[in-house]
Amino acid sequence: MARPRGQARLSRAQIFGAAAAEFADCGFDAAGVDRIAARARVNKAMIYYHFGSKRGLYVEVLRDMFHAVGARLRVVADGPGSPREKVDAWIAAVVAEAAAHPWIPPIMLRELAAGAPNLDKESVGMVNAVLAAVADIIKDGQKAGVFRPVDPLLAYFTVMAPVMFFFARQRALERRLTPGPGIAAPRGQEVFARHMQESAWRMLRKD
Amino acid sequence: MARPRGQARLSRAQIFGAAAAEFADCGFDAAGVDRIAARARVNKAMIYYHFGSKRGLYVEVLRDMFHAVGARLRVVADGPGSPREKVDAWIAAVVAEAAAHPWIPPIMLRELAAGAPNLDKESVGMVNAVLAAVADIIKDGQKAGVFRPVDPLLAYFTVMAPVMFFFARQRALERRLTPGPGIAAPRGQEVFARHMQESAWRMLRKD
DNA sequence: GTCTATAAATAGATAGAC
DNA sequence: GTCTATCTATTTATAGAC
Repeated sequence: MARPRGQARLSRAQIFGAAAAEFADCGFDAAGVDRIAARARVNKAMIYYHFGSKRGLYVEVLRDMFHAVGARLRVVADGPGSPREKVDAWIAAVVAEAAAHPWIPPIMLRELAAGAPNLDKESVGMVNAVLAAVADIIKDGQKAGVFRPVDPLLAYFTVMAPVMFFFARQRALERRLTPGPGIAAPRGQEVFARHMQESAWRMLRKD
Repeated sequence: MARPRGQARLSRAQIFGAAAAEFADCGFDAAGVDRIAARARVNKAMIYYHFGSKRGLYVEVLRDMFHAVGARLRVVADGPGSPREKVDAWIAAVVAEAAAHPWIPPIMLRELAAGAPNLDKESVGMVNAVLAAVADIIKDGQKAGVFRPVDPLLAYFTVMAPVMFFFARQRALERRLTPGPGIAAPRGQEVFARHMQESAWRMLRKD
């Protein structure tokens, strides 16, 4: 794609950020181009000028999301470290990505719920890259004799899903929904990350 | 609520089923009352006659969903069995519920993504009942000295989230999204259920 | 209880001035 | 690149005949 400069670049970035927030809050169908324009403090026509359509804008947000996660996990999979260290790094990477880009968990949950009707071919490739990186981490541990036989896709779900749930709920808590009596709220993402690292290790290790 | 008979009861049931499917496919905001009426093969005005509004219809679907899960888990929590058996029964119950009511996973994912803006007070109570049942199962195992100290809410997420992911993806697969090369698709919900039972046991047990 | 017809608001998208 | 004005389609919801 062309590399815009100056004002154009600023407008694009503003629109992208506003769109990510709106899509996270409402989902693709219910998101409003008018509201995205208002959030970005930009004229609505600018969205069509820069991105062509509502769907074009959404596809850009999806690609950015999968690319960010996939690139980070590829580094972990190809890097050094024991199986346990790689699992810890895998979870730390996903948690850090979700914390840094708060629109990711809601959008992933909604895409999954809808059956991913908006994924173009390039995005599907990026999703598969994420899966492949996780599969590599698990196969490494299995070859090293440290991990038991576990379906990589099931292991991926077992880790990814709670992370998305946790951060989506964090977001929701800032609006409503109070925990019931006797149920303590988690004390933050560090505690959660350690819980997931320990759980994943226990799921994968032999014995 | 009043207990309708004959044709009225039939219409209500048809609308309820059609609404559950439409809300699962599109989410609340994007769901169409016209489409619900078409799916139910019922005149659109009947929806307003029976349920008052689109939101009224949605709230009924939510209540039915949380009530079904909550009641089932309460039976497990109060019933007999070792800690391990109760964990297995907990997961079997959630899996069975998701399989029997395929609209539940998409709707839960979307509600979480949206921050549950449609939950009325009664539904919030039902959600807390689900959490409380799971917390009871875990506390039982801890009192028996079999489970290590784990935050019940985190444990709940760690189990519930993958189940919702798995069934939402099953639904999505029936439309598009093929797995990447070298990544085997899970062989069915029985395999998945056993994987989750083993993972939950490993997460909770002492040692 | 069930239908038709329609009101009233809002959506995505575009044309054209500047 | 940015703006105003507007077109067209669709939305939730209701009024009123039967």
